[in-house]
Amino acid sequence: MGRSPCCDKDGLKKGPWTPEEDIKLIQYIQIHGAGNWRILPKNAGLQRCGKSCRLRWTNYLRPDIKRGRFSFEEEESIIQLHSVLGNKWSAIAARLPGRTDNEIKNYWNTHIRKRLLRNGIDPVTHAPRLDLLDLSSILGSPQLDLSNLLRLQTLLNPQGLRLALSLLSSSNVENPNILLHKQLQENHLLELDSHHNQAPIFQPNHFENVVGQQNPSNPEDSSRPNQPQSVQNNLGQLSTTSPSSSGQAFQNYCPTNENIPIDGSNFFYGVCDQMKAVVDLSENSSFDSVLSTPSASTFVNGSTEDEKESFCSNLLRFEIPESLDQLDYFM
DNA sequence: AAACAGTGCAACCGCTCTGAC
DNA sequence: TGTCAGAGCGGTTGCACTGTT
Repeated sequence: MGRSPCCDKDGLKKGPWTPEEDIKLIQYIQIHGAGNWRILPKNAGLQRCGKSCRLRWTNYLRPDIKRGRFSFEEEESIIQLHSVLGNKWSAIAARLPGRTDNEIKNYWNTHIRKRLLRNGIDPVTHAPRLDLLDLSSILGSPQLDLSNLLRLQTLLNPQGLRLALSLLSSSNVENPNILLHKQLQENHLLELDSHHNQAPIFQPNHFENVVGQQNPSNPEDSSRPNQPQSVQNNLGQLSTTSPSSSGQAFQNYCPTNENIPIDGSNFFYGVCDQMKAVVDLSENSSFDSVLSTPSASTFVNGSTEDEKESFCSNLLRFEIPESLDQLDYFM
């Protein structure tokens, strides 16, 4: 074993590639094909190590590489694939024609990861985490209303919810939502306080564990730390899992089991895309219903970057299409 | 206009895996 | 069975570009 010494030699050029070097590499590969990277630079007349040539070819010069912005569909695919595969960028890239693992990795780290964090979703586990949430952006949102916060209560730990309410009450005294603050305090938080130690606290792997309970004996579950392994291991099962069993899993996870009011404008804050993946897989639903929404139409038909950002952020809140009888899944 | 900070991405580093011998 | 080189992978760095003060 041991490291390959191919890049240790002196005299080999490093850094950005010039157009002349690109042409040499392309012409050589067009004639001789890719491979045998150690002798390739010498034969092609390049002062580069083979590894550098291989990376330049696979990440940039390959003719089947798609350049430019990631489409909405590609981005959603990346998020869903990452929730299953974790940081297996090459595996994700294999499912996105024309995109390289390096490109996907960069896009994840610079765009998607930050967006998930802003929406309070742990980018590693894809689970909701209030401690990651950008509360200031949410508290300033017109979508913040009583029903949303009541739903938050079912998912998040009570200390975090209190923090949100505290920020809310101090941010705008005139805000009509102050009423919900009082209502929540009277109806829920006091109760949570008295049962503080027993209150369900959302941890990143709770939902995964619930799903994973369908197959508790999978030996691979211990092989991928920090990854949503249970979801991965049960993907095959989920494809044949009835909606009711998925709903049962969520019911088990969501112990308050209130009659959550759901209407077309409501968002299920904090629900990770793993759940959407579960719904998709169990019911064979698609993004068509999502794309049919007005905001999606705006996105698809052309919009500003801010609008796209806003739309994607909303998606990450797991908007439940009206056409779905979600109560069948979650109640 | 200049300095500084933030962002995005190409390229590199260092490690592991795999197959030939 | 052990060793080695080639190849691949994920993480990190460096730098150009852009926005802000």
